[in-house]
Amino acid sequence: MSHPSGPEVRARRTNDARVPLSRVRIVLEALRVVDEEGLQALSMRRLGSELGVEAMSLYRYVSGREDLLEALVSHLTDGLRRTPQTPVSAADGWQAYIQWLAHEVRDVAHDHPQLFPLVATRHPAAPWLRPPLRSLEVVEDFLSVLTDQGFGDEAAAATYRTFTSFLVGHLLLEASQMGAPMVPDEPLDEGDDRPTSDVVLDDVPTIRRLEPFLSEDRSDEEFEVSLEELIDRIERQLR
Amino acid sequence: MSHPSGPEVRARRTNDARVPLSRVRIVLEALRVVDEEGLQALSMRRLGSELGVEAMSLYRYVSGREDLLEALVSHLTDGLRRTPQTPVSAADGWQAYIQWLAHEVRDVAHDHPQLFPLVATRHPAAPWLRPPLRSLEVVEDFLSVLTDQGFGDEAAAATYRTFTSFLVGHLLLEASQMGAPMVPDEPLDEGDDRPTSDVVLDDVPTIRRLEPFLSEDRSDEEFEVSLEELIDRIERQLR
DNA sequence: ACCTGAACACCGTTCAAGT
DNA sequence: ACCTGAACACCGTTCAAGT
Repeated sequence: MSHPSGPEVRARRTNDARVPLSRVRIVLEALRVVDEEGLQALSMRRLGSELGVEAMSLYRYVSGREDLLEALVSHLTDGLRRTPQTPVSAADGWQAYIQWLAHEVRDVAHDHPQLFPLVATRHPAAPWLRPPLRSLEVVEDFLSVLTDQGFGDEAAAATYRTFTSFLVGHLLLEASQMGAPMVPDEPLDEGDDRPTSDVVLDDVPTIRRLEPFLSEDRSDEEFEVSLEELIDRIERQLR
Repeated sequence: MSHPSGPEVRARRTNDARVPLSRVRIVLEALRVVDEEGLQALSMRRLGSELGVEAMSLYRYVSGREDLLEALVSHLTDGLRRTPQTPVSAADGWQAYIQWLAHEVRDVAHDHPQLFPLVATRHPAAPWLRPPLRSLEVVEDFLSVLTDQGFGDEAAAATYRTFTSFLVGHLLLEASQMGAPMVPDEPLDEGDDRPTSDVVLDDVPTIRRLEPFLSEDRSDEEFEVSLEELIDRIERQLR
């Protein structure tokens, strides 16, 4: 054995003075905890113990919990930009670019539903940009693709608004339905399913009758149809 | 003087054995705190002190923080139903009903942006209902208005999905922009506006040039146009 | 019946101190 | 340079005890 064994029971993990702490190591571990157990499970103390370190050590690399969340969001949106920057040939037009970007962002929302609401947060450097996409580079790409394809400045800005309203709104909804409490207080698992309020399904006959239809998950179709619809709307406005 | 004066400095407020605690009094006070200072300001201890009582007293009326939030959501959605139930004459058709309901729910979102995300939470009695509106009575009304106006069961369910996806998505977005952190960790006031990341506005010339257009708030128009667009879509699908 | 004190197991964050 | 112990001011929740 190459290392002396410590006491049988240990906290959670010990650093063993192996890999030194770093901002990226902290971000990656935090991302893992949030994706697996939700935002509310991410505490400085828990994250420290997960990294084999006391919570106070984290403050060397991150100025606080808020800064940590900021770093998580940047990590996600940086990933967006690392994918090919001209994913579609110019000949495909802005429609193809919008389709590509919409699905790219949707993938992020689906991979990290707990974190996605933070992407809808205003950017510190451009708080007037609404709705925010939390990555200025992505927004810059969007706007320059449009203006390169002949959009006027005002039309490009209007299209940005229309597109991001649609996209962020839709994804916020999808994220909230993917078990993301959207607020930290919801219990993740409430196996206990007895109705708590006094209104039960007996008082709502139509809901009851339509249950088979209502319970179908159609979010994929809804997204695709709405996106096509949106592109049509933008095309109409151009003329 | 009718009451003996206590010590000069007191906690925050004292009950003075006046109005007894009750569920509604707790809900109303909690609503006030959340609307004024955000969800993160609502703690059992804070709420207790606001009511002149120790936090533990609240547990007589509310089973915990989770139950309290549940009560807040019910309070909001009950308000929806207390407005006239047939706000538009049947002759106006489902289009008028949808317009009315959309604006009704939007008012709730605007009055309580901090709480609105909880409305997008699945209903305990009908977790399969997606997207949720958090009031089964409102959903029942919606579906019966549609079926009364000649929609088939499947078409009514599809329209429910399309409509609530649009509505909740849009309002989740608007609420997140109304200073609702959408997650409890955002600071409410960051007067400190120096850019934190290394990317500044210099690297994004198009954003910079379009700033005057991009910073316009067009959420009202965006909402109205999208809603009309949606109604058109539903009409088309009916044929 | 209604409220509270004390306690437990958690938080984020600071700072002087250890290695 | 990097990590930690101890401390502070908070949490939610429980339960036996007070009135």
